[in-house]
Amino acid sequence: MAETEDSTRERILAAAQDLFARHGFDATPTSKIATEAQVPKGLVHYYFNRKPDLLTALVDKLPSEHVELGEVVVDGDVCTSLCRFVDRLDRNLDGSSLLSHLLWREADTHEVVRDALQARYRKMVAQIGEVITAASRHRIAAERISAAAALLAHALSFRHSMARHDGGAGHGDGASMDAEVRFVAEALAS
Amino acid sequence: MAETEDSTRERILAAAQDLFARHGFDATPTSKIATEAQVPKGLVHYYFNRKPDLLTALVDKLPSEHVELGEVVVDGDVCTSLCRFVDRLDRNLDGSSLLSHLLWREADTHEVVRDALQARYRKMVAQIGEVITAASRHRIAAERISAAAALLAHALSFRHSMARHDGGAGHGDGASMDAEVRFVAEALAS
Amino acid sequence: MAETEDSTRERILAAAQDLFARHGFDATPTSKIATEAQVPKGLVHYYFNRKPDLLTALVDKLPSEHVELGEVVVDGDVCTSLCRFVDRLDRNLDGSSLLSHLLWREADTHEVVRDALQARYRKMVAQIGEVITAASRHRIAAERISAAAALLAHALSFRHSMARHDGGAGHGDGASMDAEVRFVAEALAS
Amino acid sequence: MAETEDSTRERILAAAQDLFARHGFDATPTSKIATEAQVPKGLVHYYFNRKPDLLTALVDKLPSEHVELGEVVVDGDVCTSLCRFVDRLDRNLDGSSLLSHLLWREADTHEVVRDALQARYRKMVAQIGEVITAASRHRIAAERISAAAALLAHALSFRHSMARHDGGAGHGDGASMDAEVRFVAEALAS
DNA sequence: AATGAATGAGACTTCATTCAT
DNA sequence: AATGAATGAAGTCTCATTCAT
Repeated sequence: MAETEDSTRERILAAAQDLFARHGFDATPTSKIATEAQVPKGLVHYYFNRKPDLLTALVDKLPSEHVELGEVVVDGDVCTSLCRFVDRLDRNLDGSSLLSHLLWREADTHEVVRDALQARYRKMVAQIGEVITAASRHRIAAERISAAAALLAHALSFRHSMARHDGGAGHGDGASMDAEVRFVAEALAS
Repeated sequence: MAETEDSTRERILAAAQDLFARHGFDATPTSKIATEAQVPKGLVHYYFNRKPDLLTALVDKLPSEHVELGEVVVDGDVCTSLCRFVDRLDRNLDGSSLLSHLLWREADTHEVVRDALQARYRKMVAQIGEVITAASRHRIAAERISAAAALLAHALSFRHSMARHDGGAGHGDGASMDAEVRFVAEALAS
Repeated sequence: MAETEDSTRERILAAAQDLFARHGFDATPTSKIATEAQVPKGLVHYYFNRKPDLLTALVDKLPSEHVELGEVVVDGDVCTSLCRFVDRLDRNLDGSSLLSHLLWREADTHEVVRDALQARYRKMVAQIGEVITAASRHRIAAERISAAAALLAHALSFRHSMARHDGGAGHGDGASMDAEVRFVAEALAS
Repeated sequence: MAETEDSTRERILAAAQDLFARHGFDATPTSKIATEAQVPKGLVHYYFNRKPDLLTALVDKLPSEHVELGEVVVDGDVCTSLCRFVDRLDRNLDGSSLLSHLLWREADTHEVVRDALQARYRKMVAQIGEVITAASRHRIAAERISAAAALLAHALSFRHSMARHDGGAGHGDGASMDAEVRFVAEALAS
């Protein structure tokens, strides 16, 4: 009945992601997921024993947060390097900002999700620090780097975590993010 | 008697806040709220007609986000001014970080909550801008101010929105927040 | 809606007893119990949190297995004493033979039930022994008494445990039970 | 290959018996049977079309209840004859007491099972009567024989039907069964 | 012959909400 | 004003059974 076993499973997962993002995990009945995925109700539980397993599977779908430093670092140009880094992250995240958003929301109540997101966050902070270090020609005080990394990571994560509150919080489309990145970069340069 | 009624209502609200924070809005039955508040089940709906009304009432409990500029601005010292501003905000928020946190989580699915939080966010951005302008002796480009305000507001909001993920992501406690504020202030000064 | 709160609860319990007896515990949906008791489905779980709680409540409905020795013992006449004892037990059990039967069936898988029935069984053996001792004028060897008690208790319990297999196993209506009691009594007399 | 098929079928049946005995027929999913038997799920329904067919097949596995009178009767010694008869029955039943037990439990709701067990019961009563008649040198009143047979059959069946409640009710292990048999035999002798 | 993905009816249970008192 | 019994819609999950391969 399934076109491909994989595609059926994927369709369920996609439906879950969509509905979780729109209405929240708890507010989404598995039956609605089945309907949206156009599969019989039982199949959802055939592939994902319990409802939270859908969340686990969704976590695994998060795109790699890894960015090759070499691809973004421009020697001597912290600003461009950071911009490219942010850009690359965004491209990685691609259409997954909704996914990222819904996961942040469920992080409190689902350990698996929380752990995964915290790991990603830590990696992001570390990578920003590395980009700054690699791009800058003169040494920068460790504490300044970490402050800058924290600021940018906050801004990035918050932006994703608020991805759905469009047009409301002024949380920045790409442009305003650039402005902030530039602000940080210039601060580091001085 | 009026006092008793009030305190009963408060007890229900406090229980709701606690349980919503721990398990989420949807995962918290009104009956549990009644139990935790040690009131009969019917009373919850007597005071708060529908369950979402509890959320609305919780929004109203958010402490004022308004900070008197005069109380924090130190003329000529952007850094100290911002630090005091952040400090004041934190003190306002006091024990309400859990409240703030749980509200962020429900913002997606409850318009009332979303609107309230977005208003607070915008006000925060505006106030940071005002603090910077008021404290700085020389004029700063508008775009730099708004970038700085956005950065700090992001950081602040993200911190609150993650209040529960303590000890995990290494996202700022007071100290690291200070470092970031200082970073921004110095950037503006140069 | 309930005539008396008690009577509603009782009606549910009666329906459960009836259906459990006819189809077994596992094969009886709570919804059917509600239908048979003419109450809404939710009420079953309002009174009995979980389905097995119905079984527990049923165990409590078992009539007292206690028989006053003074009421049945005829000095010097073991046979009559035992007959009256059995008769009294039967009258106690009254219409509850179905109940007793269904409980025996569920004893394996429900500890509460098993414990209650085992206790009743032990008490029955003990009481038979007491009746014999009290009714007999000459001393009887302890081992003969216990063998007699075991035989009768087996027969009694088996009869109840098979109450439903009517007309099939030849497990005795009152008459054949009398014959067996008399057999035992005469054996003891000789 | 035929051998393999057979042993596979047997493994399924053994698993079913084990699980039915432990959890009851209704509480045992066919999938668990497959798991326990280490066969793919589809195979259970391949060999046994419907779930109740497993019960039917289990009934057929009951060991013969037939005992050759010549092998147990000792002329003039009713007691020994009966003891040997009981002993032989027990040996026939061998490891099947669990099977017998679980079948008793399902007898109410499964006609096939009920009929089979009732037939066995009737045969047991008849055989006990035959043993008594054959072993006794003097004639015994028919009613006494049937009372004795009923008592012993009750005791035997009850013992099997309670096979699982070990250590609890103190109902006979082999020893106490012997005491009861002796009691009956002596009663008949007098 | 053998398999396991697929199906959908239906089981148990929870819960917001109502309402008579 | 306050209560808690009552309601029934809806949710999660299980499972016997089918069937294409």
